[in-house]
Amino acid sequence: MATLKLTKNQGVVLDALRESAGPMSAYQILDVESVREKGLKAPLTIYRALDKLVEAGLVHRIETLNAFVSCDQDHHTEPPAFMICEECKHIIEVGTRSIQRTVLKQAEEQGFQVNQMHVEVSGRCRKCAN
Amino acid sequence: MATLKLTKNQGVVLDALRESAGPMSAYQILDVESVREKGLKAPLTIYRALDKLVEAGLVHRIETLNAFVSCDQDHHTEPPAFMICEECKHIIEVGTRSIQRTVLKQAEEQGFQVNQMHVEVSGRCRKCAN
DNA sequence: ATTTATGCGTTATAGCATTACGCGCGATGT
DNA sequence: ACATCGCGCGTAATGCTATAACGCATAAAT
Repeated sequence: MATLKLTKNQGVVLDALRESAGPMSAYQILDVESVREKGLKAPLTIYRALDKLVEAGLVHRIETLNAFVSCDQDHHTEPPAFMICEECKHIIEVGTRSIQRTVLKQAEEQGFQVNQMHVEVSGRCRKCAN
Repeated sequence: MATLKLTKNQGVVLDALRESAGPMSAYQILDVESVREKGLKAPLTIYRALDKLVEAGLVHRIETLNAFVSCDQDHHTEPPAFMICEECKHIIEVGTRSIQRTVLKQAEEQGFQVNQMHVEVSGRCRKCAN
């Protein structure tokens, strides 16, 4: 388990993401008042913090949106999958135990060594489905 | 079933992708000689063609690479999943019947209406694993 | 033949991400 | 304590990915 000691910048970025209802791009984070107030003003600063946070599993990158969300839960055992509401942009994080099993089997058939898995589902959340 | 009549630009872009060993970004397609020769010279021209090709299922977008591949097979029944070799960039397209079942069940539990599903796995292909 | 929809070209711009360089701080080893 | 090594940081510039806005042309529908 890696150390959880965050630097100031990493903390600022993580807080911004936690206070946000939905996913944010690096540039959106950069525009957050509390972030600018703390002196972060270049994209690279944000990306560097995000890199570490993602590596630590505290933040996830949503590939289909080129954006980031703070992690919802304690799934240190399995990678998450995301359900992304096209309307309100809310993201539900769910487990992948069973998906993972299937994927690993298919990979084995192909002689493919799995490193990382990304599962993203888009559609409408319960509230917006009406 | 949508009509399969492609315009000239769409054909040019599709051919470029089919002749490529791996995925290509829109700008890489734009740099292909046979593409430029045929007069395509603006990014938007490429993106417009790609949009239609993706819609028709002849091309897939790889979200984790911001790139595109031509479709390998006839899976008009289920969306594909992709195994992406980090080394040689080769992409293996596989079915998702069983993954889909799982995802739909999880979605239902959340009251989430699924529209689209993206599954991408990165790692090493058989050849590069050695 | 007229209407309607779709694709196209051109230009400009927006949005996302990285490269390059040098400084400074904290941890480590001696 | 001191050297040094690794890492995070700041700054500036740049590169890559994608879309907006306009008007014209051609194809399809009635």
